[in-house]
Amino acid sequence: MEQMDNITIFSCAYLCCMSQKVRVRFAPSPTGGLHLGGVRTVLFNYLFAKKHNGDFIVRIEDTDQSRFVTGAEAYIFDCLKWCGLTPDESVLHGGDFAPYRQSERKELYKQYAEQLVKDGHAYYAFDTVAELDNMRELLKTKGSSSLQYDHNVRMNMNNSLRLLPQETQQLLDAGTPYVIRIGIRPNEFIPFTDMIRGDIEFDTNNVDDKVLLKADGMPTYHLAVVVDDFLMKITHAFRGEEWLPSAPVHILLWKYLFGLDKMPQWAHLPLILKPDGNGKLSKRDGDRLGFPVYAMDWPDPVNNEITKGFKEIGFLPEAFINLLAVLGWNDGTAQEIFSMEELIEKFSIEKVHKGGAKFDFEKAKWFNHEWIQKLDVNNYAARVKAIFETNGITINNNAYFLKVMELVKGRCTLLPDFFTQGSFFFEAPATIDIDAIKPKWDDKKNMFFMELIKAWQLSTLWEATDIETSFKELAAANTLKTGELMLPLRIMLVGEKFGPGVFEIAAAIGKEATITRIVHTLSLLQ
RNA sequence: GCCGCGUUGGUCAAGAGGUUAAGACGCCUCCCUUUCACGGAGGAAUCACGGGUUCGAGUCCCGUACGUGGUACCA
Repeated sequence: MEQMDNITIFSCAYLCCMSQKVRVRFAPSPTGGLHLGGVRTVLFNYLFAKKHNGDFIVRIEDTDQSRFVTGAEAYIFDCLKWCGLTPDESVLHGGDFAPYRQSERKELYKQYAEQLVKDGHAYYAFDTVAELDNMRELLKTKGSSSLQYDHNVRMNMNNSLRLLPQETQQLLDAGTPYVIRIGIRPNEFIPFTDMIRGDIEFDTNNVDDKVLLKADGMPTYHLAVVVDDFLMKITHAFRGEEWLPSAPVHILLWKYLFGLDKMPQWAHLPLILKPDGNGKLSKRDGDRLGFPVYAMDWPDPVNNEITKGFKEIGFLPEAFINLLAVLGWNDGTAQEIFSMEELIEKFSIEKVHKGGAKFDFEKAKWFNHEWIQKLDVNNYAARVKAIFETNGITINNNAYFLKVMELVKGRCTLLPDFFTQGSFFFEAPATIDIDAIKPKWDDKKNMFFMELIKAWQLSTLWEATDIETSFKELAAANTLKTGELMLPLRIMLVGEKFGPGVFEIAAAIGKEATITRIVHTLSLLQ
């Protein structure tokens, strides 16, 4: 009964915000490749928006000029495109709330920061980097439990709280570099409800006076995210769990600037962790363990090093989206394979986990294998064809190519597997595993294959069943066991012990190629 | 250190006080396949620990441990 009530109350709070159009945003910083976790954040934003017929906005948070990386922004949009996550509004897609790049909104933030100072919620701070270092050093030697710039230390610092108004004005007039810091009042509790974690409460005694406006006039994330979420009418804010500790700052900012009733509902997503060891999954783990962490290849513009992406190693976007969706979420049933449409229909924020999940590349590959089977080969034939071409095989006969794909797709996990599993359909194997034949090879078998060549040269029928029949009849006539002959035949056609049914292969590559390959191997056996 | 968040097999996970504690990946065995896969049938393996509350706890409460995040004029 009590639970029912909670659910009811929760749903009401939920619906109140629903009365306006749902608007969510993904707010990446253009600092490098797009990480798995980043894509999942986009995905959850997107699914939530689409489920509620809302808008999905992409806002570029490029307020840290020192970390700006050329090409990173375009790359992010390329990744979104590949994933099929199309924004409704963005730098690229336009929209009524432009500009969507924070660097172009610079002037906007300053007035809000000034307003906060005027209202007594923020103050100017003139401390230099060295002074801040000294402060922390001092706190450390004093054995203080916190090294933060907060109510305990701010009256010892060089800021407008301690300075006389005219002193502050003098510094300002003299063009002294300054930042604006939020003034957190001690002994208050900031409660809020997270859509995933439920009720959370922070004690302001543990919250520091975060910088809102930097000396270069740019806002920090804290100010920018609040101002833009308000201006862009964001209703639900999804972000990684790493933001949870700074949530009280944002809530206070909302309270001071726009009112808590306008604040979006927060959802702090669990982290994606390293498969082994501990910690957040990083690009380095991918390099170390041999799997990608980025959605697409990221060529570092500084050192030209390419970090591998899921796309390039042969993932299907459908599989990539699928595996990300179920990393930290499930619909409560045993279903694991979901299309984007199903995800939109079934996604629910309440079913997102609280705890982080270790990334498992083996499972990730399984999703790709499943999607290769599920999708019509036409969906990815062009990509596979490109793989063949970079490996020196040009495809002229598309129908034949599709047929081969169909024949081998069951044994493919990543797209390049089509090449390793299917190249012999297009050209004779470069090497023949002779050692797999030799031990049991004898004159009788040799004779059999000579006769086989003659028989097949004369035959007019070349379907897999015809080939099998004639093969078996000839084997019987020579009192040989079919089983002892099929492996040699396979090696002759494929080069190794793998692939679809050997008679299907013979049928596919054609009579001439089949005979040529047998002759070639026979010559090697001499 | 301090603060926050978390913790069901090796991994992802279902689980809303009463279940033989689902399912998936991976691993092992067998079947199918005269190859390799797919597929099918089995198997090993789990509620971090300690206290409560309750007739009954994986589920609720407290503590501990462990993990993780934050503690920047980075996001």
